[in-house]
Amino acid sequence: MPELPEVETVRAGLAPALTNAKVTGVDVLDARSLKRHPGGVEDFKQTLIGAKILGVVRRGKFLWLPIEVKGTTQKLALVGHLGMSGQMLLRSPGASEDKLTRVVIHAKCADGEKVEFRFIDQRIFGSLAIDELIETSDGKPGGFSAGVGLGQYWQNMIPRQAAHITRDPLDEDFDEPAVLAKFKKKNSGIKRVLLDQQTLSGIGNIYADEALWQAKLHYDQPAASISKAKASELLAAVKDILAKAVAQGGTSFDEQYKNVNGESGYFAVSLNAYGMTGLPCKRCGHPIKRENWMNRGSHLCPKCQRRRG
DNA sequence: ATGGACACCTGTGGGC
DNA sequence: TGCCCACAGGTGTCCA
Repeated sequence: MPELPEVETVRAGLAPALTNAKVTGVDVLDARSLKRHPGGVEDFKQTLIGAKILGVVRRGKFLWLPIEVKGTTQKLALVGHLGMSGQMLLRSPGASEDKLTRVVIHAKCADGEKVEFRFIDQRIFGSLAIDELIETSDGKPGGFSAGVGLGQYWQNMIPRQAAHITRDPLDEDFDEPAVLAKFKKKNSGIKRVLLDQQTLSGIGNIYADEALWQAKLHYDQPAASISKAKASELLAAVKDILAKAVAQGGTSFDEQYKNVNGESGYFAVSLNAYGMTGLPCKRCGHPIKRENWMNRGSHLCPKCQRRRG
């Protein structure tokens, strides 16, 4: 479910409470949520209990919390991905339980308050894991942390399991010319390219459909066939939409996406294509259509977004 | 390289 | 009420 704006909303919510917090306990209610942690449940618990959380960083849809673990020289992070249905909630100890909670991390905040970090995940496509941090290939910051961690050893590092993810369009070091050059080399349809986290990251099905609507491009238009000017327009639309969605706290349709306090985001009211099947296009009035595409759905205005060439 | 199918999962809503 | 099917904000792998 969650794409960059939703993950960023979660990151921004976790950071004030968890930066410099200490882990006091871990409950693993469903081991399947640790499938990307190679060491198994006991190793996960033992490593985490007593660890100090140093910050909260995001690249694309990946989140990680660098941790300081006594008795090891390894540089580690707690890595989280929300998959299709993950949530990270901050609750007071003893607050009523949240359905589908898979993992609970008990922590003591820097100010002495106690907090429960609850990982909720209906479909269990998301995961938590402890992973090693490695240097970024370009020597630049691994991801976005809103200035927390500047000058610390982990600033220019990234978890091994997220290292293949390229920078997202809201990253200070996003390399737009490089992304445009990649477009020129790809004969795949542009939507497939937008969703490829190794070309640019953070975009999922909602924001891909929205950006393509904004730029009046058909999802199957070969990326290489798009003019540089049009491709730049598309990237500008991507950035604009992602930034606006972050400002609105992301997109919520139902119970599947909530911020750390369990509240919905408000970008859904700004959607022009995604989920608008049958409603008139806000530009030309033609009904928005949903088409089956890659085992999921694509929403577009068949009149404004014609495939060309 | 590229496109397609499918695996990983559970829950909800619509149609009958 | 119940049953069955379609569908859901993601990622990764395998195969033609």
